[in-house]
Amino acid sequence: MRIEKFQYISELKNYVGQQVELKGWVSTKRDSKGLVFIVLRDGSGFAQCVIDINKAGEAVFEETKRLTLESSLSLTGNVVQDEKQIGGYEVQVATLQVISIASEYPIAKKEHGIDFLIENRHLWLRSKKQWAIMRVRNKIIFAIHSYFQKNNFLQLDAPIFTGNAVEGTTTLFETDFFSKPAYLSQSGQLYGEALAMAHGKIYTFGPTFRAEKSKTRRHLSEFWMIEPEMAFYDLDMNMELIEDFIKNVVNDVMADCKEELEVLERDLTYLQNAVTKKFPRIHYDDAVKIIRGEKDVDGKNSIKTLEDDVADLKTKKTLLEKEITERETKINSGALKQGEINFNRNKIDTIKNEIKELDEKLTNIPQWLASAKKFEWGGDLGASDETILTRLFDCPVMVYNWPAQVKAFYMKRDPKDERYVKGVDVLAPEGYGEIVGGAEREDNLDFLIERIKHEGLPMEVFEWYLDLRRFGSVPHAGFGLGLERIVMWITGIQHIREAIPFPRFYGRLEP
RNA sequence: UCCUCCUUAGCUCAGUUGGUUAGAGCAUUUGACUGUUAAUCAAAGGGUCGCUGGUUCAAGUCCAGCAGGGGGAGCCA
Repeated sequence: MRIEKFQYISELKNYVGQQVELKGWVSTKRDSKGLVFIVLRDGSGFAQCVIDINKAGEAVFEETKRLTLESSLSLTGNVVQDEKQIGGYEVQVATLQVISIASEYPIAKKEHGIDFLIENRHLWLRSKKQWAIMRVRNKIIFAIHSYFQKNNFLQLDAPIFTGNAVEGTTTLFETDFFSKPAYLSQSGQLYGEALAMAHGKIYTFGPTFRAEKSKTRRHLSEFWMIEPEMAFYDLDMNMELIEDFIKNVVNDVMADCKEELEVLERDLTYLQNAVTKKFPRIHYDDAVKIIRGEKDVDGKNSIKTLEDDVADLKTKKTLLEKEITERETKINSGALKQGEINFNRNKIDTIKNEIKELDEKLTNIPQWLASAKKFEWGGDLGASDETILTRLFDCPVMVYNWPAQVKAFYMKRDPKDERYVKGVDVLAPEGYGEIVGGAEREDNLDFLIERIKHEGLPMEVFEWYLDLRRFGSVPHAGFGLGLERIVMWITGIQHIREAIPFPRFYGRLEP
């Protein structure tokens, strides 16, 4: 049922040559003597609306001139096709009604620092790029649900309050649960296993909490995780499912979010590869050799590639520095108009920021290289090791069979070699790193008890979990997908904080 | 917790070896101009230079401590 009597910008294509009524906010505004150009946004999209004093009349024109950025209004007008415009359509305004005049809007077109933007997150969400990211996030969520629903999974949720840590490694948020200490869930995994024993194939989709004081661009204190769990699945089936699942999600986004990806200026090559190419499956031992530079991939050596990257970055930096000098000479020559001087100053500002980014990389990469060269078998891959490894591939890669000592107690040990557990991590390309962690679960009661003891975890809180092995234990497997991580990779953004509407991380509780 | 960088106008930044009344662009306001798409012109308002203490005739600039922030490590999705 259609409730609104007005139209949305996304529907303009159906109304060419006709009158529409739009309601929205002023995104940008440019004045002329007898003309005002407004880019209106209404949530569904952006469209330029032109107020011509000769067509709309003086009263409407005067009203229009009062409008400030982000003022709200409704208008009626005729839709014309105009290839030059965003979205391809323009509205020639006949009548206009101001709903509310906005105060001075803090977010300008000029670049802002991340801290200022996060401080104004409630407003930042209105800008075009953020609008696109949130729409992609929505599509990813929908694609996840539709994939699992189509494949006969049930969505069933795990509790958020829990009595104890699942893995015993990470710091948890402690809360008060009727005078008893309780922790905010860091994973629904164990509950997922119980649900899989009841329903065969299930997935949980909920918030998870980690109290680590992380200050990186890929960590949040509160994030959303999708955790499927399947009875009668082994590691190979798990990996097959993960790959098919990711391919479907990426494919859905590429099909339905063309405009958003364009707004984000996303390079689609790697996303397309993720749909069409088979994900390489790399044994942990091989991953170690590749990271150390002892084994090449398609003739490419990890250490050498990174060293080449450093050289490239240095060249880029010199070029940018040269550009700054050139622009400064131009400005000082006195031959430029005021406007051109401003333009060049702005450019210099942005170039300086780019150089800062390059400098950060240039200080980090040598450290990463040093740690990669002395990487020892048995360790977990650090974020930098993931970057080094994925740098050699052009689609997501799966690293499987991990040393037992670095993985959680519930992972099934490999019967062929007990040093390993049947875990798998999926690493996204382009430096994004781990987006999925999964495993076949330990289904042997005695082994499981032994592992819990070995980790020094309190046995009593796992009694219900052990029941799953006492009453009809079966091979089963599952994985966890970090929603914001995959949003980050698909949209190509540099900060996980932009991948969620209101990010929560160390030091940030508002807005 | 550790390493590293940063904190000057509403925003993004400059401020030279310490030296009179602290600068620019954007944004805002006023006026002129203009089918515009981050490059028109002119003028105006706007700052106890993160906080505390020290060195000095003199501190935005040097030193120490504290606070806040960016990036990275660890931990992980």
